Amino acid sequence: MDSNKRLEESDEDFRKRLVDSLSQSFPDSALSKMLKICNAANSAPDSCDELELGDLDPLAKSCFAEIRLDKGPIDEDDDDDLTSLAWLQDSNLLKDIAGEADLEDIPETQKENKEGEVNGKEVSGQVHPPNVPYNPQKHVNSKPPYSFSCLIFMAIEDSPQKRLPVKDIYNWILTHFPYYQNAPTGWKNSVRHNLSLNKCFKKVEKERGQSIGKGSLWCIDPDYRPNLLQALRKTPYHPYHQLQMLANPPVTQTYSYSVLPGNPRPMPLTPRFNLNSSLPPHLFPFLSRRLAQSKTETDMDIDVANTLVALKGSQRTGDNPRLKPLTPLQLVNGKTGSAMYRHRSPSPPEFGSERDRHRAQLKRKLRYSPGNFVKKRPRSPVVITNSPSEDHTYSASSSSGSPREHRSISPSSSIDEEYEFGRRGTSDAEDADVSDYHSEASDFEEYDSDVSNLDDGRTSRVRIGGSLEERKMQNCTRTNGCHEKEEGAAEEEDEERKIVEGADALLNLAGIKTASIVPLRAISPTCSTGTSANQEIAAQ
DNA sequence: CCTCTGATAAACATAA
DNA sequence: CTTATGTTTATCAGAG
Repeated sequence: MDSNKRLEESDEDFRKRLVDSLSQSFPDSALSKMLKICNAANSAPDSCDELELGDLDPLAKSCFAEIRLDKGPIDEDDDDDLTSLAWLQDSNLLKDIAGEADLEDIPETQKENKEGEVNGKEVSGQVHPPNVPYNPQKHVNSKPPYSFSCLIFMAIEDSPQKRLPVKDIYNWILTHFPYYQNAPTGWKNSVRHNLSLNKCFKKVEKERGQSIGKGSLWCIDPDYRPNLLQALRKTPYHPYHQLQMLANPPVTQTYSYSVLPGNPRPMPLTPRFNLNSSLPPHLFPFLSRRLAQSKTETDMDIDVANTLVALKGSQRTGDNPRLKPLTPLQLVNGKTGSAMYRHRSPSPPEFGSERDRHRAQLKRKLRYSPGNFVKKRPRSPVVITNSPSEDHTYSASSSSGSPREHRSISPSSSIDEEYEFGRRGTSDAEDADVSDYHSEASDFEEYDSDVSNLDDGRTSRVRIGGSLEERKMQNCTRTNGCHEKEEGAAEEEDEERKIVEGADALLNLAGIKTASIVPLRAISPTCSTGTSANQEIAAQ
C-alpha cells in the first residue's frame, strides 16, 4: 500500500523531494540551487516527466542539460530517517524495498524462520535464510549473513573517524549483531585474522606519543573500499543490493543475473555505475559529507550524476509499471560485462592450488629477503567485478604483495587525507605526503593507456603485472609531479574536461538523456561500461 | 572431482 | 606474568 501511495505521487511532489534530497546531500552546490529554481519553474500542474533544465544556465551547458528524471516511488525513509547503518536495525526498510509481495511469496515454513524459528524450534548458529528480511537484533540465533570482512567494514565505516581499534570493532559487532554475544569466542580470532590477512584493511600507524592502548587503529584501504562496498551490496539484505536490483531490472536475456533461492526477483550482478563516488548520505553520513565538502564542483557533478542515477534506480520497484525499457548500454553491458571487468582484476590469488601455494611461499621468502623487497600493489584497484574474490577477499592479498610491515598507514594523514594516502598504498613517510588524490577520472586516464587495447583479462594482468615497477616509478613521479606547477594547470584543465565528459557519459550510459554525445576517447576505462557501450554504439 | 572462498582453530610473537 | 593484539599456517565446509 505504501508502494501504491508512492506510485501515485505527483511529479511535483517527487521533484520536490528529489531537490530536497540533493540539496541535503550537496548543500550549496550549483546543482542543487539550479534544481530548486527548476523545481519552482516546473511546479505547474501540467508538468511532465522531464525537468526542463535546458533554458537555465549554467546547467544548460553542463552535463545535466536535459536530465530526464523518471519519476516514481522513493522510500520516504531514505530521505531523512536513516542514519548510518540504521538499515541494519530497520527491517521495515528492507520490507519496503523488497516489497510486501515478496514476503507473501515466502512459504509458511520459511515465514516461521524469519522469527528465528523453524517449526517452533530455535535455530541457532545457522546462517540466516537469504529470502527472509534479516534483523540482527531480532534474529540473535541466526548467524549474520555477512562475512567478517563485511562486518569489519561496516564497523569501521560507522565510526566517525573511519578507523577503529580491534576492541571497538568487537564492540560494534557485539552491539549490532547480538548473535556474537553468545557465539563461541573464536569469532574474535576470526576478526583479527581477517584484519590481518584481508587486503582491504590497513593498520594506521600510531602517532608518536599517542596512546590508545594495545594495538593500533584499523581503517579501510581506500583502494579496496569499492570492493568492500560491492561485497556489501551483494548481500541480500543490504539496501544497496536492493537498489541495484531495482536499478538494473533484468529485462534482456543477455543481462547476467542470479536468482536467490526463494526470491522471485533476479538480481543483476553487474553494476552499471560506481556508487562509490556518491555514497548515499543516509547510509554513510560521515563520508558523504566529507566528500561533498572537499570536492570540486565538477567532481560533485559526477557524484550528483551518480546520485541521480541511484535515485532513478531507487524509484523503480520491480513491479513498477512505469519502468522504462533498458538503454542500449544495458544491453551492451550484458554482453560485455564479464570481459570488461577482467582487465581490472587484481593479480591471481596466492592460495588455491598446491602449486600456487608453493609459489606464494617462494614469493614470500623472496619478498622478505633483504634487497629483494618488491613493493607490489595493484595500483588503483577500484574494481567492481562479478567475482566475489575480487570484492574483498584476502585470498588475493599477496597480489598486493606488500609485506605486512609496509601495509600500515601513516597517521600523518588527516581524516580527509585518508582517501588520499592509500592511493599508492604505502606508509612510508615520503609516500604519506601524497597529496594529489586525483579524481577517479584521472586514474581512469592512466588505465586508459594501459588497458585500452587489451582483449582479455589474462593479457591485461600480464601487462599490468609486468609494469608494476614501472608504475611504481610513475606513481612516484606523479606524486612528486604534483609539486611541479608547470604541467599542473594544463593537466588539471584536461582532467576537468574529461571529468565533465565522463559525467556526461555516465548520465548517458545510465539512461539519462543528456545534451551531448561524449567522444569515445573521453571516457575512462574505469567507466569501462561507458567505453564498451560507446564502442558498441559507435560500431552500429 | 576440483577450485575457490570464507570460516575456524591454533601456534606463535610482540606490545602494553 | 598476563592479556590483548597481530601474524601466519593449516584445515574444513560450502558453493560453483
